Amino acid sequence: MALEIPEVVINRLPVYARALAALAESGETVVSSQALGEHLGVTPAQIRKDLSYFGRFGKQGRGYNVQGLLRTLREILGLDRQWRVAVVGVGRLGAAIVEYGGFRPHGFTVTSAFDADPAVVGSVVGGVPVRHSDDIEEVLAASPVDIGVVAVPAHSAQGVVDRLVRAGIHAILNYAPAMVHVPSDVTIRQIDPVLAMQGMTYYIKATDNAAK
Amino acid sequence: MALEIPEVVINRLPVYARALAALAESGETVVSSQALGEHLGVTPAQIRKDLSYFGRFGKQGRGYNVQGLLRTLREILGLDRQWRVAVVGVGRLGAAIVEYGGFRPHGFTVTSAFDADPAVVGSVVGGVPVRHSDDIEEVLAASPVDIGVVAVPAHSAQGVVDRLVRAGIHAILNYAPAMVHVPSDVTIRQIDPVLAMQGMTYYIKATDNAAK
DNA sequence: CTCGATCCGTTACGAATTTCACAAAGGTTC
DNA sequence: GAACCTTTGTGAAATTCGTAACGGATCGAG
Repeated sequence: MALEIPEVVINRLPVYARALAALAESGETVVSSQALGEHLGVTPAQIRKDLSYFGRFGKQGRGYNVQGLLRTLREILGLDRQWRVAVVGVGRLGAAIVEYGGFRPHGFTVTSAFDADPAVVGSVVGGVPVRHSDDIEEVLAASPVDIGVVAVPAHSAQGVVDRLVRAGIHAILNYAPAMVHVPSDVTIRQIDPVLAMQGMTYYIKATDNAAK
Repeated sequence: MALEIPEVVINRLPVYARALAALAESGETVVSSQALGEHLGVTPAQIRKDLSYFGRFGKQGRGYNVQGLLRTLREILGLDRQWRVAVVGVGRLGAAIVEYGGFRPHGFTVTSAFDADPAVVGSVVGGVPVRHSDDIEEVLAASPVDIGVVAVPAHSAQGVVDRLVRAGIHAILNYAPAMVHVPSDVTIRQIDPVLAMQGMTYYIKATDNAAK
């Protein structure tokens, strides 16, 4: 009877993992939930609770073994593997994502790129040949990926997402400023700076406005 | 006695506003919570409850006036004003943000840019002169902004954030892959594609892995 | 080896959030 | 204008999530 683990918990694990990696880097060998919690602004109880969903990893009176817990978390999250990523939309943003070197050290490698603009199709961006968006299913059938990244204009987003889903992808990172729908067996995350800013302005309205 | 409004509610309002804008664009004049909810995957009850924190905007038996509700939401969120934005870190990502034209139509204008690299300081990116990060307080004192965007390496993020806070900024959008701390009167939002992806891999682990 | 200090794992509690359900109200039809 | 359908706003119920508290380990000092 595998207990259903809340999504909020899953989303905190990568944060813990990152903090542990930093601690390991600086030579720390053990850390308490107290210390870890202070380091990243959550309560010690929450860390212990979150980890308890998966097992018992700490030693009472001592804390957690940094290397050990890090390894465990990476295993739980599947960060101990290589993940193949397809990027759809190779405009300004999409190209930056494909060429960004920050994903690879974390195990995410962009292995294919797509665009709907014939002027771009056929070119090579960041070492990855750009194929036409119409061929997503075909290309990914021959060379599957695990994660789809959507960086197309808002009005094309749903179509692209549908195509990625039909191609068998179960995880999508959407940069397009559009709410897209996916089947329940597909995980989707939204990255939307405009929404993020619009959610902050409510709180600074009260404060002095910098603009004259 | 102004009732405290949950942050989750505030964060949904921009989503509603965007959907309403789309409806207005396509000529719709009224919309029910039912229809709006289907359109963006939330329950009608949630929409009604969220809106009820601020007043009564609908007509029973009919729904909400699209234009009217849109205007109201924009007012609540403060989207009816212009917001000045400072971008710190004009590397690959930072430059893309400064030059990105998608913020301005939403009322966010980048009015200053900073970087720590002397080779970049003095140049002009997207029409904005780049000043040295050490001068943040000085520059923003003369020409205040409302929102700070942080696009620097992880190890510099906290320092930059501290400086923005000292400069009187109350809203920060952080692209750096680092958990940063701010006083309670400062709102911060994290944009972190790596964390987003790492939170998804948990769910696709079970599924067939595309990689051989 | 004992004492005291530390800290995990877990259970119980409380707070926050979402969903439900329904009275009241607007609109439409005939 | 009466009957019927639709849809809001809202208290109450249900669910989810976070925090507090504590028994039981572990360690170090003396």
